[in-house]
Amino acid sequence: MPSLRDVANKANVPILSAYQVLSNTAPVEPQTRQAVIDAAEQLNYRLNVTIRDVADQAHVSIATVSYVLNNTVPVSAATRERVLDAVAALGYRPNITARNLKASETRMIGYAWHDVPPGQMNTVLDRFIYCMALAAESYGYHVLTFTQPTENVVQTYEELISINRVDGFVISNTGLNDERIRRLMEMGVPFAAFGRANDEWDFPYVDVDGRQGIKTAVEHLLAQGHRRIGVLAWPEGSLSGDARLEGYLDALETAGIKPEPDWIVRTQNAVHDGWQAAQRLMSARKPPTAVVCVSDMIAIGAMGYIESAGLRAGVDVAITGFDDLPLSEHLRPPLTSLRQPIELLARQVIDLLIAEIAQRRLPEHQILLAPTLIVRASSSQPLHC
Amino acid sequence: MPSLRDVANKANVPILSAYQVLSNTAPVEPQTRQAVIDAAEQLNYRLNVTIRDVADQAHVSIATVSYVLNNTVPVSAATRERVLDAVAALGYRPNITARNLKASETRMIGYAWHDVPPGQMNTVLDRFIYCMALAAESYGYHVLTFTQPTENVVQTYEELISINRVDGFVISNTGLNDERIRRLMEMGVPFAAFGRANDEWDFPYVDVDGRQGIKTAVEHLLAQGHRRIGVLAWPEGSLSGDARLEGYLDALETAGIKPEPDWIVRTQNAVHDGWQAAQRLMSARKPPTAVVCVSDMIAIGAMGYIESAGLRAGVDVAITGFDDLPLSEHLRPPLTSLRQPIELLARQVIDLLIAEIAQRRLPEHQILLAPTLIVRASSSQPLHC
DNA sequence: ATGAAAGCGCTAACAC
DNA sequence: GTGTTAGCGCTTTCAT
Repeated sequence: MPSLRDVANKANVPILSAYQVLSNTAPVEPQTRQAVIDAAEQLNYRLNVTIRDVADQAHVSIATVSYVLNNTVPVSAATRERVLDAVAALGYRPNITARNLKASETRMIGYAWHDVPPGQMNTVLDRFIYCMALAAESYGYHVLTFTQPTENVVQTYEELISINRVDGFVISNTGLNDERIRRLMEMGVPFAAFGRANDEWDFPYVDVDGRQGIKTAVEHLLAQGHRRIGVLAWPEGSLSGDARLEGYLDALETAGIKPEPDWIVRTQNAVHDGWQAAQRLMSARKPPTAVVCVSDMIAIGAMGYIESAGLRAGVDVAITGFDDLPLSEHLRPPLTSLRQPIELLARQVIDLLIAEIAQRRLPEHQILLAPTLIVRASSSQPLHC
Repeated sequence: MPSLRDVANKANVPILSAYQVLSNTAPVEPQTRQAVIDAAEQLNYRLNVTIRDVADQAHVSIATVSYVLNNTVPVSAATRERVLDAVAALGYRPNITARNLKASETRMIGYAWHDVPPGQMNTVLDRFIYCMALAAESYGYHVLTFTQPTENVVQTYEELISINRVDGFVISNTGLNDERIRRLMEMGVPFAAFGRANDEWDFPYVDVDGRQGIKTAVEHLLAQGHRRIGVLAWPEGSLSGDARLEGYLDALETAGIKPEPDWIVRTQNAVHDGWQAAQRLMSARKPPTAVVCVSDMIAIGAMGYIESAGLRAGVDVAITGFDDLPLSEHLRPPLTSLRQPIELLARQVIDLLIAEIAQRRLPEHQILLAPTLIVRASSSQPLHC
């Protein structure tokens, strides 16, 4: 493979001129220009400045260029300047692939992009990825998003590691005995999770304190005078779902209230599920005056049912959600919800992962962040009797 | 850096045994096991099977291993089998970084993850990325998602190319004279766009035919007997927005209807914008009986206003959206909308890009796909007078 | 049919 | 302080 110098030699012009012609960064005399273009043509050269070109241009060895760029060995001021000038003049950027091969790293973080089930939305994860990419970039890493099939999940992770595509993973949508976590721990592959798993496993994670969040929501409702408070929860068995339900039970117990069995209704996460669940809930023996929902999607459905039943959401029945979807504040009535500190979560999960990759686990590697209760009209009116 | 063979030699065991101990893939006698672990410890070796290990195990040269794996040179059946056995036994996967360095490619596709403005959602792009990653993987490529700052946009793209992080880009959210497109064309960097730009530029893109889509929606409303049809459109100057508005004008003109000036209201894309825009629209001199919206978000807001004004969406006023958000079918009434063929768009944009990277532009490199009208209760009732 | 060896672009030990 | 050189793990001529 020819280098810039070869082209310059063939055209019998300075390296710099060759670069300027090929990169179109500065005007060059037509004659020189043509010579360079011809030479490049004949050599089949496509502009690609390497450390060798910089060394030639600065009249130093490639090692010296490396020293200057990485600040790894003292270099005399004069040489340093010549090198930096050459770097600037040639627009040189070190080839990451070569650097990575040398260092046996990739500076890539894998993140599995789940197939979004129809009927659900991913607004939270959306923003999470953006913030994660931002945080990663501040460390010189990039995020590789790959697709995770429904079966043979771990195999995809193993593959990505064994071909050296990534240095580690961020995983989300964790389950209690998440096989990915088990396997990655076993293989010693660096990772950090958004979400908890089996309590007996020691691995780095960040998570939203759903229990605390729902507890706060219930306390808010109690403060409005509500005593009959129902909950629309997810089916048993999901970590975050169970934690949220615990928050509900916790708050009521603290308040000395024993919830009726039919105040707790389990449901899926789509809007129409929330609708039906609310219908069941409101036909309880002692219908609740307030409904805590484990997601905004469910809350939207519940509000729909409430209104359709001739009741006024926010007046006759208070409602709260979880996630604070962008549209939630624009609903009628605007929905009280719990906002997750996504930016912070993303930042922290990357911090944890970078530490793992560097083989120095942070002392605080299990981070729980409380969501913020955003009170809106769907719940802010004191209970009227 | 020590190799697996070094460890095996030091422990005085076969290479295979060393691998089995280190990878934990098969039980090994305790004594051997300990010897290997000690050797690895002393050499500070972390399991990493290379082509050299496979060659040693199969008693061939590394070249032969490469021949077999890439099917690039005929190899005798016996040798071939020995190599494949060794590959299987050692769980060997070629190191992508090395392969890429050699080939001067990265097999990475860059995709800029836009900062999602608060109050907006990205459900369409969500699924787009997923499908894009899937298509890319089928070609042996991966998607690198990076963040695109609001200023110095092109610089981010230039950087990624010049450090050899990616082989090309998929760009979305294109503008009329999109600077990224201009610059990438100028630099000869492979890319494909989701969205059109300046008609005078010749570059590969896929796009949704928004004009055709809205036209279909209007024709549907006309078929229900509507004659006073309003439109909630985006502010002037966005390519897709203008195309959608054209579809509206087009359909009405074809039907011989001249729209009143106050039937056309411009608005942003959040739910509450739609609400306010609908308010303005319905206070037109001759209020429309049907409203075409350029997005579901706007349509949701519009439905909210309609209902709050004591009218029944789908009965007194027909509404259609665009995007077919997952929640749209669960609204009351379920929202008629235009569904974009996201899977297909993603697949095609990757096809286009892969061709660009291979330097062979496809003959059909400007692809327009029509969205599908999903008719639901928000518009399916014939106009009553 | 197989192997030796050059080299992709870089870093870092080792010489001087 | 600077240059020479040996790899990182792979593909691919070019011999044999």
